[in-house]
Amino acid sequence: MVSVRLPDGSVKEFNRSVTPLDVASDIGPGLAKAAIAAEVDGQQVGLDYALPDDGEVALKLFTKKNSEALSIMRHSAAHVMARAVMRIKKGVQLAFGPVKGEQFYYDFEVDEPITEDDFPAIEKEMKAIIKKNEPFERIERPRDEALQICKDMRQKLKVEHIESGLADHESLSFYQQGEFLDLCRGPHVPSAGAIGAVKLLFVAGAYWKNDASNKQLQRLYATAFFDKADLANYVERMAEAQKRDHRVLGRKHGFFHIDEMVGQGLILWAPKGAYVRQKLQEFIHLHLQRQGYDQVFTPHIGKLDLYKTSGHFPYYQDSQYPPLINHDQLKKLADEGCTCSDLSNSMKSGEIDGYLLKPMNCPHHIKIFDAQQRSYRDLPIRLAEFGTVYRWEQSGEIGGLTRVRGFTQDDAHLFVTEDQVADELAGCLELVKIVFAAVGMDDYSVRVGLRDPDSSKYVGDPANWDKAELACREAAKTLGKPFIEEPGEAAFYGPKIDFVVNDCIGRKWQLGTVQVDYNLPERFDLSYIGADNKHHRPIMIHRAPFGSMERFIGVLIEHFAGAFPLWLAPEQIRLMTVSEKSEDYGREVEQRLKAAGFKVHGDFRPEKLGSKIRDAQMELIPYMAVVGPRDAESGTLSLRDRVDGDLGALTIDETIAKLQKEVEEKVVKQKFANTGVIAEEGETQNEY
RNA sequence: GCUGUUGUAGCUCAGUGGUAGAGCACUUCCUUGGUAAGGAAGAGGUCAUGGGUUCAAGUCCCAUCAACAGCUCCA
Repeated sequence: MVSVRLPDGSVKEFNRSVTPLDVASDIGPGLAKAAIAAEVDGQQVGLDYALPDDGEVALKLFTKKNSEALSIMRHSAAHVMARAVMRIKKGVQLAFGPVKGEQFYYDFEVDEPITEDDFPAIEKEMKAIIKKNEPFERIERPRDEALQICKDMRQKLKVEHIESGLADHESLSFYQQGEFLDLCRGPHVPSAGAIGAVKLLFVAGAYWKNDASNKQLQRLYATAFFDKADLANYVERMAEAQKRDHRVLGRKHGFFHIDEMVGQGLILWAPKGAYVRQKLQEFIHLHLQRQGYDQVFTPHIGKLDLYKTSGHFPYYQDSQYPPLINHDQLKKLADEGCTCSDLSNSMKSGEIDGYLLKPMNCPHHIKIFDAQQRSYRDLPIRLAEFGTVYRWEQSGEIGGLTRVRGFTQDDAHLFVTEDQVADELAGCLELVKIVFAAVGMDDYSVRVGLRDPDSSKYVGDPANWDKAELACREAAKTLGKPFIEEPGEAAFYGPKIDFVVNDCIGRKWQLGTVQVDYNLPERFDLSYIGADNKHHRPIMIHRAPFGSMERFIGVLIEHFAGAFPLWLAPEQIRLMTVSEKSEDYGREVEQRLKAAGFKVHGDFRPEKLGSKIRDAQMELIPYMAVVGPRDAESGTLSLRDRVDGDLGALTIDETIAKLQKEVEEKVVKQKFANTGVIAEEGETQNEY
């Protein structure tokens, strides 16, 4: 006898072998019809799963209302998609087909590439399969037999996967749907009819087992919903999300420009974007002063030797612009008969001395620290600079402000004693929190990047790494926010605490970062004189609360959907006249607002007021100051809030006081409805 | 870097191998008005770049550059 415990606490007992479907039927025919899948003792199963004959199990039945059912259905839709593709394309080799966030995909190896032109045919075939409503049948086989089945089907990727990835599985399962049989862990919906509306999205390349050294497969992305209306809603949400894309808004509002002739990933800051950046820099500068930082400036280039010592050149050469060589050196090489390939080789091996566009600011700051003898009494030394760095990012990665080839870090390096590490880390984290709070971004996540024990890309003594990692972990705990630890995410010189946010289409970006480094001080042989009159090695903390100004502002544009709060808005007040009759008074008011420190622009065009207001609304100006004959008479202006509308007449002084207070308090007026784009979650890998 | 898609006016986009188009923005003129679009006229183009096919190419083919999406990478 088996006791089945349901989520409401009730227990049903059965004297026979039952499946989740049987239990559902026992509860009611409506539920049996609505059930999609189930969960038994925390494990997702199909409705035909055989429950144990005795003992007690916890059973949850999923219907369309459960989000679990939605992912299970999408996974089934992936099978239907693969089945449709196999009917249309010859020689299709199946790889994996998991669910990822709101989407699902299937990776194929095909003789003839799938293109978007194939979408209508594939979708049509999928709809036909769904309409036919054939069941998904689970078939379990011992490993040997399963292997043979895949060999017989000539599915070489599945064969490879069974032989390597699934070597320790004794029994494997398949799901069959008509002529389509796929190795799969499941579970699936009972039959294809449960799949509602499907839509193919795009085709992309993806490497077999996510390894770039493996062959590239074709990945077909799609989404599915139980309901047509939900699909329409999804399409709408994606379109909405695109409207707040910083690249779209950046062009529309003139925040920045990227010019082909200047170069890929090189940002030209237009006045409006530059203003926002300036305001942010002023803001953090104030906090740097409070926390005892010293400002420094360093050049954009440095000799190769510097980066050989730091390790940047040997470890990240591929992501750097090649070294700059001087004319004499180049001529000498030419006279010696150096060929292009010789030149390339000697540059790579670092034999030719040149200058590197700096990929990071730390070596320069280290040299400032090292320029004089330091006492323990001087520590901590905190050197800050908005330092611009250049990295040769792969062309396919570059885009907008979030991934660029030249960017400015709000960088600083702290040189501290062992005893000071914890306090200084706390100060750095505090700064990051201040930054996020100032702009009302609270949906960030924290990631502690640790070294990957299997990799050779890290420098230094493992004992130092252990100390640094412990310090990061302890510091992260003080944030009072859950954080994840990710091996392999550390810098080559030390572990770090990263602050990660999502962009408007759900991609994750690292903004602020705080890193603990025992290694660069060693590589540069840094020291300070301790109280014992002996040399001691300082520890470095690298930190950038914004991360990169480019990326931060890119994300910030999306966060505010282009509508900056008053303290950051590049145009704070649009002054407009009701008609040209009030122009003189308008200019007087404009001057007074400007004198009070506001960014004001006067709109004196011979347009109707409604039209001027509309323009200002569209340009997302926080406040409009309307002046007409009545205002000229009473010495007032009519203030209009972009969000709240007409606020009525105020004197100029009242206006200035009100807006200054709003700037002071850094008020964020509008909360934007989340676009509802679901950030990418880890994919559910049902294909074992 | 890889796979796929896309490059037409400042922006968003139409355009069937046969004379280059629209809306918005811009300029000028008319309108002088009180809280989200007043009216008219005008200007604006080497159809990304370079080759090729063709009597004829924005349109078809190839290459390059760039953008977008996804991989891979990201100190």
